[in-house]
Amino acid sequence: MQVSRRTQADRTAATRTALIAAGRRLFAEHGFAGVGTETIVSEAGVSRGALYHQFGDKTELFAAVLAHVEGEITEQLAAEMFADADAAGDFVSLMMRSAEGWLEACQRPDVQRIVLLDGPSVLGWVRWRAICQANVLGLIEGVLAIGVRDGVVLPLPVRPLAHLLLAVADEAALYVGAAAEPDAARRDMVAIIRPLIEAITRAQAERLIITPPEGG
Amino acid sequence: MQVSRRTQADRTAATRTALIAAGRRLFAEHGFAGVGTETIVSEAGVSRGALYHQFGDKTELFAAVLAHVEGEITEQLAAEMFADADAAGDFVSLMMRSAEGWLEACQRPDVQRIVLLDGPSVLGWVRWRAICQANVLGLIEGVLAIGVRDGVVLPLPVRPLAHLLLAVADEAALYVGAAAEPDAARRDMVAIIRPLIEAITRAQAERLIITPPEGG
DNA sequence: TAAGTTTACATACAGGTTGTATCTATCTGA
DNA sequence: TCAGATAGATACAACCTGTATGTAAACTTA
Repeated sequence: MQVSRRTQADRTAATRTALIAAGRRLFAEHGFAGVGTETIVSEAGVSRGALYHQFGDKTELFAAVLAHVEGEITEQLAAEMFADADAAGDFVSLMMRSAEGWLEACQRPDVQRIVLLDGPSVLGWVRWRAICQANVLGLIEGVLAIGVRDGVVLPLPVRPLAHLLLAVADEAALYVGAAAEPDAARRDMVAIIRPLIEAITRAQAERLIITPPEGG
Repeated sequence: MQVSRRTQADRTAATRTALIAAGRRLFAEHGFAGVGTETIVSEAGVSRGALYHQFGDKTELFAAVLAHVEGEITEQLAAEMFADADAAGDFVSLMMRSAEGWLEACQRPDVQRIVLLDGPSVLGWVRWRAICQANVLGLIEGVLAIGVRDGVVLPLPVRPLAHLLLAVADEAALYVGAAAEPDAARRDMVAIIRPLIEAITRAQAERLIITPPEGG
């Protein structure tokens, strides 16, 4: 057996990693349509041939970049969400924490541009949401499913519900990102998101039932 | 004074109208990036020179198309909303009617592709929402402002609130549009949107206060 | 280990696209 | 009627994507 300096898998991994990193930086800065493949491979230190060998075309590279970014955030978000104690206990807090985590993650320009702006247009809504489904959308749906099972959440179809909640968080992120006063915009958004989340839980109704308001 | 066959304003109007109509059809079918200016001007029956003279570049034509589509829907939506009687009376019904109207309008492929998918990517979020603000987003914000003034809606900042509600409707429209069973998906979405709208009104809380639940 | 096969990568090319520059035609106002 | 302004047409240059072809490296099998 002869000594190989680099295995094929290593070469592939190195090339893909470099291209995804370069694509992430450049797609984030100039948008998908605003950067050419020559620029990407140049920054990645490979040739255009390598890109087309590994990804087939520019769109597939973009999809890989998007999946990478989504995966990164989802991992981090899941860690934050389940860091301290009981999830099912305070459902609203859990959801608010995840919403605020997503909001914060989406302040990074690369996330906004790649995930929220170009994603749907470049990949089409179906494929875009499929990648989300495998990541943050799936995370939300899972939490909601548990909530419904435990009776904490109203018995609504969880997948559509997850879509709408994530859409709310996405818009909030873009709104805050474009706001002249991000901190104020963020507070406004959080103040609105809370009642929306409470609306799909039974906590509020129960609280009102258990504690009849003034002089009931 | 000599007899002019066509005035300059007429020529301009005819060219712009033809280009917007062709752009609308082609952008809807192939997406902004999927159609060349040559195809557009060919379908419009003008030359590329006319396009660049009237709109400056391809992006500006797209912006004009988007504004046109938005305006059309908004007009129609406003007519539907305020067709029968008192708006402030049943706020939730009004909002639900507008949401369902938007949902239906967004089932047309040109609306989905141009307004919801390509809009943000091509024009950027700020400009995209600015066009929405002059149309459907403004309509919603206006209704919400009246609701807050009259005490029907919780005292939340209306602009961010309008953004989040429209984002919900947008996602619902895309979800329904991509669903294998659109009717079922639509029912699911409507079933979720209702409690979300009720959440920002005082109707539910008041109802619970006024009518204590079973054996309170 | 040596030959053959597959995989990874590099280069050159063809087709198509955008935006501009230049030129012509039409309209407007004096 | 005529000069200026506006609308539109054509030609061109730069660019970009995807493919086809060629080369080097790694893997397989005998």
